Amino acid sequence: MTNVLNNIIKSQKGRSRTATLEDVAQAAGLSPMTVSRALNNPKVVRPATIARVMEAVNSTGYIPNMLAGGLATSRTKLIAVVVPQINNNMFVDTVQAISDQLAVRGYHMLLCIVGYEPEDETDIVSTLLSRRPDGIVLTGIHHTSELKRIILNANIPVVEIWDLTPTPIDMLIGFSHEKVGNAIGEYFATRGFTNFGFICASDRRAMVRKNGAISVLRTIPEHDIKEVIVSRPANMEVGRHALRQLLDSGHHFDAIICSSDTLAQGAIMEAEAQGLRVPDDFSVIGFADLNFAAHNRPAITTVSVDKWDLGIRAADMLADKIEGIAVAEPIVDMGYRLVIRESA
Amino acid sequence: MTNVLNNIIKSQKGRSRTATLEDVAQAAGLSPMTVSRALNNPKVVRPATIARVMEAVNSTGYIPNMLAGGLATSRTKLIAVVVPQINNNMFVDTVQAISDQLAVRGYHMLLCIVGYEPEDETDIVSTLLSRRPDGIVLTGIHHTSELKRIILNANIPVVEIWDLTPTPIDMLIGFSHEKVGNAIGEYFATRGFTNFGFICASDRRAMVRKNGAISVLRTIPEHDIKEVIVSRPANMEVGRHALRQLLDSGHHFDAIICSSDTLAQGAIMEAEAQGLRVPDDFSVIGFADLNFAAHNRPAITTVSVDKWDLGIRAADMLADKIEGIAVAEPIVDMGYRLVIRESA
DNA sequence: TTGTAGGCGTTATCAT
DNA sequence: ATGATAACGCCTACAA
Repeated sequence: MTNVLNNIIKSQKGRSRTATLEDVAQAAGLSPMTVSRALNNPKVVRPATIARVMEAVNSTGYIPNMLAGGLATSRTKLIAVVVPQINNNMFVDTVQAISDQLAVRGYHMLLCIVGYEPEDETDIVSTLLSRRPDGIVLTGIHHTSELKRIILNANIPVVEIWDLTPTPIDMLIGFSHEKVGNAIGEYFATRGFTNFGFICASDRRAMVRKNGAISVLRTIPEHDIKEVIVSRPANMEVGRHALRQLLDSGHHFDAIICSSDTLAQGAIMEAEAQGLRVPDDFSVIGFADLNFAAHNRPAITTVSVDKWDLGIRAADMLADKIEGIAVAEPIVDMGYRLVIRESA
Repeated sequence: MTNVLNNIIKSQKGRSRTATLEDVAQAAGLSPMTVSRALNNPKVVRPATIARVMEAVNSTGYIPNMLAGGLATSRTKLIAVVVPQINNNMFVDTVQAISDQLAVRGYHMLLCIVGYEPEDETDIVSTLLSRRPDGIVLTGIHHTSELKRIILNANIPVVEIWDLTPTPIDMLIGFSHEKVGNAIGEYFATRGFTNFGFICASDRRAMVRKNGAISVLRTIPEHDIKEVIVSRPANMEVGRHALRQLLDSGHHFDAIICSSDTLAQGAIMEAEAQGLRVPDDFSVIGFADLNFAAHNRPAITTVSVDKWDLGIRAADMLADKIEGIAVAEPIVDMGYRLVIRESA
């Protein structure tokens, strides 16, 4: 049984040690190289030999050492994933999708949560690279030139996600935040709205969406625009507070444009707490189509992006490139969908 | 400059290769061992030498290879974290807290999202161990005996989180789901409620909370209890649907007990959609004190656990044990707090 | 304070 | 189909 042989291994050196290929080879009466082949390239090994190896693997409790394997092959089956946050609902679906699909493809995920500062990202990615990941996922397209230099030097596939540019570091899958903003602006502009309140998180992409909307809204004669920029995290409480600020400003609003559904949900809550009705007194629009948006009361009008599919495809793009499979579309625009529900 | 030396490295072998300690040593006119010491144990190296090393590191663009380092030292500065899900709001704070604190302590996080099946967990942890992590975080206390055997054999520190038992694999930080359930039951029992509807996710811990509540509620004379077990994911939509099922059953309810705030929020939404008022027509209680619970309308009565602190402390327990610092409390009961707000 | 030799566990490569 | 040898890049242990 397992324990018997484990004990032998332990007693040889006088203390605990995990089984190695050598141990398995000894148990099977084979060379380490043959065991390695039986495990990694079974089709060149005789079936009977494979059986012997498997038995020895079980009896020794052998677990391969991927540090040694990676060192020898320069392939680690490791993907580093870098995101600014996961507890704001925005990226968590994408991260879980990436994780799931990487697992399907036989990779592990090294997850790093770095916040929104490009300098922090640079330092952290640098240490991440010391794990020699086979590929890396970065959120967004704004990185320090130092970071780009480091990554290029490491010479591994990269996928940037959640934004769009014609000049990614390597591969890219995302959508245009500016166009999302434009679409929101046009929705209101073509419906005769004139007075707008923005509740916008202070991160760069949220700002781009906001400015995209504003650039359209400015074309409306006699428009009025009032902004509240909120510090992260953009949770429901912050949304409620921001709406209060807008209402206290004395402006009148036709529509409140929020940089996320969470803020929108908060704004709606606060409106109703103050005896106002959405969309009767004013409209509210969010972003991201988070899982509660469709089921809120009122259901939240928003811009939807396929966060899950984005993650799946990002993982596949990386795995494909790593494995030498040509990536047909190295730059993917996922697009977005304006989803009109009750709140606007 | 960087590129010059990088090019030298490249041309030596005719193709791209990342700089090694050897390259840095050559550039600095030192031995690899001295470079290694300058980087990892600077206090035993002359300051002038360190300066030379740093210059060479910069000029070569050297990034240490932790595969090689880990192989040599058997320490990887890697922690494997295993959770069932992250996109249900329950674990995401804890995971982010673990990630943050591990970063502070100089560790990277290998994150694995395994679902709720113990067998899947076993296989996945087994492959995870091939990375030779310095420690591992497991969610919950129910694992296959095979898993326990494998982990014990690997001989690394383990922290189980988010549950409580006197007999953890190694260390543990969490809380008693049964007692959480008891507390909920007592809250209603002492207030004269008699008719209960449960909306409960089908995972094991949610069930334990439910049964903990029921065991108390059964002591109420003429109680009536009706359950709906919902399939994952336990999102707002599912909560709405489940409440509809309860109402359609024709039972009358004083209180709806939900296994998460998300389900509770859905139940409240659905109630109001049907013209019912919470808590006037019936009370609703959730679990976890998710970030929206306090700011919902009505604010959601719930049981709060300090998810963030739990993660911080789990990371510290692991790092301490790995680094030979005695862990004063290897079994930590985080407790819970019944937070009475408006919905119940 | 710095350098040398050897080994960590695996796989590529070249035999047999 | 299987085996022997030499890396992979770093660090421990010992030597100078």
